[in-house]
Amino acid sequence: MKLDPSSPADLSAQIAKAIRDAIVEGRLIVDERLPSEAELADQFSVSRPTVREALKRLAAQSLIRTQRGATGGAFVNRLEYKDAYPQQITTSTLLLSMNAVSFETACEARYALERACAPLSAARRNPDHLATMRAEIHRQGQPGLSDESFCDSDVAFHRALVDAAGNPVLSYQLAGAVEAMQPLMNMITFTARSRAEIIRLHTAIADAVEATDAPGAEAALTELEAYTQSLARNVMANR
Amino acid sequence: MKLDPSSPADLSAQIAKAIRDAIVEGRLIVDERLPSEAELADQFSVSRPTVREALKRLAAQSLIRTQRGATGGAFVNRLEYKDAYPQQITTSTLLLSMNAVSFETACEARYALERACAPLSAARRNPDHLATMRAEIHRQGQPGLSDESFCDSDVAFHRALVDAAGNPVLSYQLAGAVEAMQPLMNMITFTARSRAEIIRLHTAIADAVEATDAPGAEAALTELEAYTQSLARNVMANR
DNA sequence: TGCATGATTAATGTCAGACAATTGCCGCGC
DNA sequence: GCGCGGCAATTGTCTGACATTAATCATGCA
Repeated sequence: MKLDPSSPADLSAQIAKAIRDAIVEGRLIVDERLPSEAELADQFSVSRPTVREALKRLAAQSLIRTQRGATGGAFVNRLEYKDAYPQQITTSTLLLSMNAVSFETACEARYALERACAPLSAARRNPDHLATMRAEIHRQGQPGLSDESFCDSDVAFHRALVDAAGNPVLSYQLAGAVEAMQPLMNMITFTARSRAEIIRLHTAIADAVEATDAPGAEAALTELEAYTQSLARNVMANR
Repeated sequence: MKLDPSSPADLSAQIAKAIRDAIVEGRLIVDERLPSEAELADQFSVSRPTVREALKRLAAQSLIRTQRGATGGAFVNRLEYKDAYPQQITTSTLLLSMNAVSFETACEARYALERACAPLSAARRNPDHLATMRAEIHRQGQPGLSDESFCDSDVAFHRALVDAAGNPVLSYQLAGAVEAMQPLMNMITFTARSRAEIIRLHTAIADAVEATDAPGAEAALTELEAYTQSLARNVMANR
């Protein structure tokens, strides 16, 4: 692993890239221990703080973990879904909020992805998923529920739907889309009178999934998307 | 923004989290300049190297950018798709390679997502997208094409299909799925005799999209998925 | 002998201070 | 009025030191 002295990039960025490439290409394997900070500093001919900045960059991406103590050091981290989720959600949230992505575009993407899961969910859903979906629908129908809790429940319902597909890759991808849209969704669900209709459509989705009726689930999702989009248009128009 | 002295986490991680939260919650807006490293060190009552480690963490996520010089400093970065793509691809690649995600699971997720784009692509494709798809199909048919180039062309074809949906959020999500699967796909496309069939199915997809035939495009994608899965099973069986 | 306990050691975490490099700005001189 | 050089602010890097953590090993006592 070498650095390019003529590169305009920071040394710490170059070092981070070198190590990251080694991980991605498999030259460093999971749980392997990197050389100590002092040794890395020697190898790259830089000071220890520079090496540390590089390691922090990698830690921010969950590519390594560090451990103090005698047998400590930096280890190549097994990147798991639970580590990648928060990153994915933060990134998706900022992409939406900073790039003036219209509600329409975000909503369209979200429901397109969710419809992609529906046939798999209908085929593979197990009692746990169905129970979660029914429980969230019931929660959504309770009178005193705050708007915030309603939104949380909405997210939980859709996550259960996605998880029912039994494909962790899909769950990971959808988590970003669904959770990142939450702030945007809040905006429109404050029109509380929409709850009954949303609950009706959630019930239709759950019924279809329970009946392993893939087209029915897709149709209900399409209807929910159309309803959501119409609500959003109303909110926009009333400004 | 305060720190928790009793927290077991590193100071630099806590500082990074505090600033990251401020950005996500909108308390720091795009292009706003953060205080200088010395000022941040004062505010958080830590040393400058510690502040720098925190800033590097944020820089690794493209949340801030830094500039040297008199009017320099750290600025809240507008997170754009082009910055988020590489992260997304690296993360997806490692998630697949480190978690023993089966080819079947990854392939299923990928084609489910791609089918989600198909109706939109069929509705909105413009001549540029069609031209790109046709050009890549033509390239795939050339006799001397290396396996690597064939795979590149394959990715380009599918990206054009996804981009034709005209939804940047979908394009972003799919980029990770498609590009991360590339190494896995390579494994099976080395059975070169599969090219004719793949080209046939690509042509079917392009025809359907050109004819704004959404069900046709979905059907062709389903067929392509089935064919890909069968190839993978053969490769596995021959070991 | 066996076990608890403290010393050792190796590593990361944090600090202080310094210097180098970069870049915008201001004032000076022409 | 304009160019140019110095100034100041800021990040980038280095050095050296000390604090903290945790495994290991030696020691001493039961």
